[in-house]
Amino acid sequence: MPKKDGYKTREKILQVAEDLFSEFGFDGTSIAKISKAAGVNKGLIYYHFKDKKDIVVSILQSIIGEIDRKTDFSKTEDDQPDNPDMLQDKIRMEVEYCMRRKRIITVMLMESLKKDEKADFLFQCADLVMKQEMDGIRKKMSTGQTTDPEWTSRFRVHEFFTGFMPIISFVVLQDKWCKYFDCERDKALDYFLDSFQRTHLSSHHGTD
Amino acid sequence: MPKKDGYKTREKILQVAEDLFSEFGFDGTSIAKISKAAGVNKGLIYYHFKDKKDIVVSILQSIIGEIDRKTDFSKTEDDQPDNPDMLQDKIRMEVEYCMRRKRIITVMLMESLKKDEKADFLFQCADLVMKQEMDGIRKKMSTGQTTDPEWTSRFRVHEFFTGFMPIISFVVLQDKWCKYFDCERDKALDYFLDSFQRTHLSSHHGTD
Amino acid sequence: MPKKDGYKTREKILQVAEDLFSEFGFDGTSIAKISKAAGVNKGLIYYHFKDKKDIVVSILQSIIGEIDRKTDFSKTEDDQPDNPDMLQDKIRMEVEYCMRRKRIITVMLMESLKKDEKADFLFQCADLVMKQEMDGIRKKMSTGQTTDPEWTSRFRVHEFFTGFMPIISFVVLQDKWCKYFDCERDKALDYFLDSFQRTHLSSHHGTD
Amino acid sequence: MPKKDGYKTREKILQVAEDLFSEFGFDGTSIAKISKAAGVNKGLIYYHFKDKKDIVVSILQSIIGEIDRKTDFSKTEDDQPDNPDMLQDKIRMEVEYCMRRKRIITVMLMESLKKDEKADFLFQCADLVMKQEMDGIRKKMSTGQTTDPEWTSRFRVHEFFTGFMPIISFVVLQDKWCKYFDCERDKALDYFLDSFQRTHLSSHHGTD
DNA sequence: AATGAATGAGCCTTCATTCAT
DNA sequence: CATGAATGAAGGCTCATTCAT
Repeated sequence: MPKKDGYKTREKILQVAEDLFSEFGFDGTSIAKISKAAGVNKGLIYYHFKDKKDIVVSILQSIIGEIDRKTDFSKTEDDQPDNPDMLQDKIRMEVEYCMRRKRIITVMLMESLKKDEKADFLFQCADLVMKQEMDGIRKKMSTGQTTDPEWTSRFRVHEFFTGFMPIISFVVLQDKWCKYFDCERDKALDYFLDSFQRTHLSSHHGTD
Repeated sequence: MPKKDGYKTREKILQVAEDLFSEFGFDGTSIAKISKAAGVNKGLIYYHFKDKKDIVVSILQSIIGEIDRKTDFSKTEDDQPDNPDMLQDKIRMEVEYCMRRKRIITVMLMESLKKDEKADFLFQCADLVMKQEMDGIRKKMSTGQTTDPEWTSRFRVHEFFTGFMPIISFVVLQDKWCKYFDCERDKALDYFLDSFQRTHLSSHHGTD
Repeated sequence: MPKKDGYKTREKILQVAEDLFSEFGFDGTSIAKISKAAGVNKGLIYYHFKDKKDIVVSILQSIIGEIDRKTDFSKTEDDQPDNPDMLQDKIRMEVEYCMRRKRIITVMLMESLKKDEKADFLFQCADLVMKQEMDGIRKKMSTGQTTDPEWTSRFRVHEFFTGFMPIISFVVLQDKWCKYFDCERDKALDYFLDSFQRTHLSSHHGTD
Repeated sequence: MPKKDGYKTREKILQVAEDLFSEFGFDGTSIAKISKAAGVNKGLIYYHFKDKKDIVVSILQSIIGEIDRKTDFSKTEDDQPDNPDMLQDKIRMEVEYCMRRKRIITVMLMESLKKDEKADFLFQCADLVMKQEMDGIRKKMSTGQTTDPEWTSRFRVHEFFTGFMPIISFVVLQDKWCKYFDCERDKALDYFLDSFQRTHLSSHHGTD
């Protein structure tokens, strides 16, 4: 199938690479595997990407960009949910978004665990999300407290490890969890949202 | 090089492999690297282990055994903490234990993210811990509720995703987190324990 | 990128290729490297040249042509130097010419060392030069000696290995020589010309 | 053919690599070619050598060592030839030695032409030979002249470009030369030795 | 219990070359 | 003339694994 679009080829490669990386990890996925799955010539991959790492970086940058656009957009609106019901709806939507981007998030988490990785995409991602959260809070509180570096640091730890990571973990492990503990996917989601509500979200009322 | 006793060699290999796996991942760590770092002959590794996977399984099984012994021991005691202070102390000790076993936990999490892994050590591990928790609760509540499969399922989701995973995440990512967000290790730990108290632990009061 | 005239493109490619071949050798220089350095599209190179070998052949043929024209020209004149001073001046000019064409000569020598090369440009080149020399001698000697095949053979060996090759070697290795033995370029040239005078040139007096 | 000597394997690899490098050049010789010609597994080459360059360096170092031993040995003796006949015999022997090591010398010359090469084996080699020559001269002259840096520099240029290089060139190009100019090998050698005598060697009488 | 040598498959990457546009 | 996309072979090198000693 010669002389195709070029842009489409690149997209196809990224798409199957995302799949394979999330299944087998970066090191566990060979260029040969990718080229075969994408139905393109192995050498062609090096026409579109500098090297193997360039592929994973392209993938991860794309979600950074996506989140950046999403959070930027929200900032302009004033739709910070006030009551618990709206908050829970918002969380459900965010979890659902993450589930749609599950594969890429898996890659992101996998890579963030390695020591030598320069690309801290997981943290970059979380940083964007947390900045948006902080903006929302600042609008409501209007005290100087939110500019205190210690408060910021404390807030970040709180959001990341008891908010962000539980969601990431759930999205990434849900399938395997349900298989291992013999639980239906939908129920697991409901239970998780309920737990998240009772833990992370309820803690926000104290913070606000 | 002289005829040492094989037990020490085996231990040395496991210890070195744990380090390397946690740094570079399973696929990113070669037998040659391990043999060099352990100062033993490459062929000798195959005397002590069936294959490469056998090494990582041995490593992960060792922590399963360790946790099994720990939780078994606790079961005999009746030291389930009743008041918040005792509970927080208990958590701090558990986090500190996890930090000591950080490297092996990293390996465990890394491997659990892959799709094709048969050995779900992360879940096995969590299962042991959660069983102990459930035993403690059953002793106090003595209602039939705790044998209800739905309650069990709900409890598991709650414990795993809002209790177990935040701790695992913190332990595994702390160093990189502190570097990225420019935060001192000790402070991050204090903030985390505080957040964990206000989220997961406080939710238990409702459950009890 | 706009429609330039193809002649300039061709020249640019040859010029850049000459540089790269002389630095990294034929095998060490890729078409991609050449196209990048020349600022032209990789495919375009195949519009101007049949294949990679065609490039090097074009380069080497150009110097053959150049020397052919030079020696042809000299033949018409009767300026064969008679006295040592004029001879040395002539040699200095020839060495200086070779130094200007240093890069292409390097390529020529490199390729001539390989066994499988069909195109022996080095010998073609030497042949042209030696023919001119022989013509000059024949004019002066006017004996039948110079048509004797053994005399010709002996003459060729003499000219090539103690005349031609020292000059080629000097031109091609001068830079690296000066670096390794910590010697100034100008002095090295003077010493070489002096040596050449005392060896190869002085031998001619006996021959004449 | 498993479980051989190890040392013998290494030697076999070096030997066929020397052949192939001298025929096709370093870049023109693939590891696959070497492994096939040596009858050993491709991967095994990397057990014995760090990388491809390590092979060529090993080859070239071996001749450096050889020459070092040869020249060291001669130093102790006082066999510097005094009369022309002895001198010519000595040269003939040296040329014959070079012809036996022709292949390795071809590799050496090929590599010395590249720009980026760190390994100046050709110069190292020449340096050893020239030091011996200088020692011989010093013994005879016993004047301070030989310690003058300019004299040394001049001597080096002379020896290298009108003595060393003609021999190297002859040895390396003899076969191709004879083919191109239709000349018998033996005659070419005789002619060359005669020319060398009349050029480089006769110049030494003036120097002494 | 331990070693060094050997294997073959597979790795990432680059190559010269082609061709539709 | 000129380009970008595509191909298939080959490049150097590392891998997990085996086995005679």
